[in-house]
Amino acid sequence: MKEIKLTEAEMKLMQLLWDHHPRTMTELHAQLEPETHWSKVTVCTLLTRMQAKGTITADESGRVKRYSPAVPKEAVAGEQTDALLREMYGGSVSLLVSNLVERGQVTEREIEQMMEILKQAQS
Amino acid sequence: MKEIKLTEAEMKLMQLLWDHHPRTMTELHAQLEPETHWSKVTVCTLLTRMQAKGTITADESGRVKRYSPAVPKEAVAGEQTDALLREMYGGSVSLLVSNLVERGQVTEREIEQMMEILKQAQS
DNA sequence: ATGGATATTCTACATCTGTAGAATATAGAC
DNA sequence: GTCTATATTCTACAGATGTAGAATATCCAT
Repeated sequence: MKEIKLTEAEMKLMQLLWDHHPRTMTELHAQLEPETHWSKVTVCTLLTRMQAKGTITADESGRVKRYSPAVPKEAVAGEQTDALLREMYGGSVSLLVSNLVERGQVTEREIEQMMEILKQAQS
Repeated sequence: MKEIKLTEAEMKLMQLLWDHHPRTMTELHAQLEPETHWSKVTVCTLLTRMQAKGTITADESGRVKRYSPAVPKEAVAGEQTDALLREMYGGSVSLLVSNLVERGQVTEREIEQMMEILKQAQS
């Protein structure tokens, strides 16, 4: 249960891998290039480091390596959500929600969905 | 409207300053020492760097410097919340909430409070 | 003015992050 | 078997971050 902490660059790679995997360096590079302008070597380096850290795994059996996430997105989402809640909202989800609502970040539709979820959750 | 990004060490300092300010290096050091074991000099260095970055301000008129946050907690909370929502939940608050509920991170009391908030928000 | 206590600055250094060139390995084309 | 295209590794380097010793400045008591 080691702390999973991703840097900004790593997060970009992870997002792609979570979205769909396994993927090769070349595929990842192609996706990222327009936005990041990273060279292929840069992508390679990042992938190697991430593999070393255990964030992703690589299938090295074929002609080229194929990478996959070593940790599910939900796990990272959960950790980050808990941390945000703890650090910024004193652990209160309702406070988080109320802040979002106040800042107009929540649509009518989202509100309805949340109420549905909460109703279900009520024992 | 520059991006506010705090490192882990900076976050610890900011939390104390948000909680109550202005505060001196010595006061901050006293609060943090038990947890971090940082030396006074380390705290000084961090504060100086944060001031340089514009994260905090310092009242230098007196015998010792007195530091205060240069950015309100709410602003940082908002930015981080939006980022989390975007990166981890595809922008959907209800998905975030449903994940928390599923993982049993939300008390009965919190559920009621949220419903109250949402009801209010419904136009 | 002198000395001692404390605060602040300078300097330093290891590690992590972002970024990539140069060197090398490898598979497929001929 | 040799060549070529492409993938991977090695090496490198600048800037950010965590951490702090040494040097210095400052204020108070005497």
